[in-house]
Amino acid sequence: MDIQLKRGLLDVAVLAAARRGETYGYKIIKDLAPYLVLSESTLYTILKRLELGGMLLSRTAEHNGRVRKYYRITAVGLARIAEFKADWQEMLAIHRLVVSEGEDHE
Amino acid sequence: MDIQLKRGLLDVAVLAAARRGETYGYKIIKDLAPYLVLSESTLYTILKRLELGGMLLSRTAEHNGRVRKYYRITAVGLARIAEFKADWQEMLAIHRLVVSEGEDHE
DNA sequence: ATCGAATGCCTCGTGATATGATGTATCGTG
DNA sequence: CACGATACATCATATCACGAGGCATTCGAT
Repeated sequence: MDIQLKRGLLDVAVLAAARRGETYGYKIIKDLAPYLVLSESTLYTILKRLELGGMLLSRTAEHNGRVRKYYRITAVGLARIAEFKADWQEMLAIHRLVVSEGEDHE
Repeated sequence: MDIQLKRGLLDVAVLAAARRGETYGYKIIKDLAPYLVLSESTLYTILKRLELGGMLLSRTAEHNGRVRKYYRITAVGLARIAEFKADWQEMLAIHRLVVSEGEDHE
């Protein structure tokens, strides 16, 4: 999977994972694995960025002796997803342009 | 339009513009304008990268007193577009995940 | 004739970002 | 006890889009 292509989906995919209810980093990686591979360093960077942007709220708690950092999505985060949906329409237009075999000019 | 989202399409959109036949930088910007805005600095950076990657071939010629650098796509460039088409399928899967309103878990 | 917009190319610095390498610590299982 | 899984984090590096700036020519309007 092309890295550049992936970039635009990383943030929203993480937000989508958090939308289902409180979750945490390690679980997000496992949950998203079938859709896209993201390393721990990448994920934790993203989580920090999203929290800084007010899209996620975190809460640290202990679970079975290990520390977990739980995240939940905010209204801002949900708005970010909505924005993505709008942007996707533009993406589709560009996609059509790229995949058209060139029949358009003959 | 989200910058990160745009990133994955820039290269292939330029390649698609060159697929129709020989073209040049300034014209590509105009041609793509309805689909995506890209500044000159961005475009010329991309053209250089694509040529370096063997996806475009260039030829400099004079037209009406001004120098133009004509580009045409190579087999490698066409393969790059084909790769993009495959990647897009994965993109669609992630997109579905993100836009599903969360009905999936209730 | 003069002046600004359009045409056409380029480089450089900056900021954002994904990722591998690396580190720390606990728990469960063989 | 050893090793993999769980769970977090930081840092250095490489890639990249883009604004700012630069240079030169042509064309249209006043």
